[in-house]
Amino acid sequence: MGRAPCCEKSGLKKGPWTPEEDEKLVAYIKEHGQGNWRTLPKNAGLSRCGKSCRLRWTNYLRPDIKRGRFSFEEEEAIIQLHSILGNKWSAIAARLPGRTDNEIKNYWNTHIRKRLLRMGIDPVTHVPRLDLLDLSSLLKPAAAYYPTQADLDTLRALEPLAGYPDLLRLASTFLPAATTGAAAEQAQLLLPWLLQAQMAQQAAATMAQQQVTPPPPQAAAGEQFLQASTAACQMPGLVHASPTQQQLAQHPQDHMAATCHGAVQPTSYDNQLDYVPALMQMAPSDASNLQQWSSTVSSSNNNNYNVNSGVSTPSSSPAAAGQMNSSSTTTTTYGLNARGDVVITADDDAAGLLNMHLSELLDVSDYM
DNA sequence: AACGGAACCAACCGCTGTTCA
DNA sequence: GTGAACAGCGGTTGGTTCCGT
Repeated sequence: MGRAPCCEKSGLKKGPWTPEEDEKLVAYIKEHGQGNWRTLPKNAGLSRCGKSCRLRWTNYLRPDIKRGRFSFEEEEAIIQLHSILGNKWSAIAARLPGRTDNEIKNYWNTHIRKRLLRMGIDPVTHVPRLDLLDLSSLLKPAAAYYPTQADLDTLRALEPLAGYPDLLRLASTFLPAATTGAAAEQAQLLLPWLLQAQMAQQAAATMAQQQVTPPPPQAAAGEQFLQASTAACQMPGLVHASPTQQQLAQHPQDHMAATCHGAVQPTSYDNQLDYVPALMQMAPSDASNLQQWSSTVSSSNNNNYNVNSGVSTPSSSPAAAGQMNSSSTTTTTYGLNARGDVVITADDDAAGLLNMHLSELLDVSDYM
């Protein structure tokens, strides 16, 4: 025998709450405290379902709710926490005093998500995506209005990549930080390398298909996320503890969110150029630790390549999980070894064919 | 001023894990 | 042990407001 029904399903009021109803609910909870939502509506004289009362209280009437516009620090924390936790709105809300999960969810969907898309950043994976972004926005903002000859050269150099969306994404992780001086020159050097890598990967994928080998076992998406997050957090030079993060770090369960700050998000998002990938923020002295980082390029059967940069990917995101698990033919890792060399590794039967050390082409330390 | 589309957000829906009779 | 209700959560809806034409 189970419990008695909580309430009659019919005859209960739905829709927006009136001030009178709010008053009744607040008065009752002030006197009796919250809890036992089943009997609360009847005792408080409300023609509402207990669930509706609970939602109204927790999302709107609770005295500790902070209303009004989100501050910059709150917005920053939301983006960062979302990059770690995914759509775990309650978990995010627990780290933002006075904000409800519903409010954060609404704010994400109506403000932050759209802005990230405008910036060319996938709001699910937090990875820069050039298919969401105009090529011209890779350049520094002023270039969009007054392009220099170098800017135009960069655009021309990018043109051959137009048919390779994932290489464009990879390029986007390098180019924004390399707008001046030697770094810009090195970025130009990167472009032919990207094309070379693309062709080599296609050749390896073709060979792998001809050998008709089963796809390599894939780690669970959550496991991959934890590994990626851990690796990101272990990278020196990535810790960027703003006051918000220091507050978060007071709670052990927030350790990852706090220490990963620099690896995941910079402090400002008004400009996509501020969204510098973790790699760009590293000091040259950290090069010895680079073996812990890699960018993964996974190829699917239809040759639609996916690039995950060094930023962490939420495990709870179905899209992200799908992206990880959809790889079937060849998984190629774009990484950096202990010397700071760019290394491409295909972890299937063709792996041996595709280990390229690129220190001759590109001095990666200039980007760190 | 009127209209239509976009943006916003409170509230609901449906699912899942937990609690309890 | 069982099953129904509870509590909590994320996704979605629909009413309202804003804004451009």
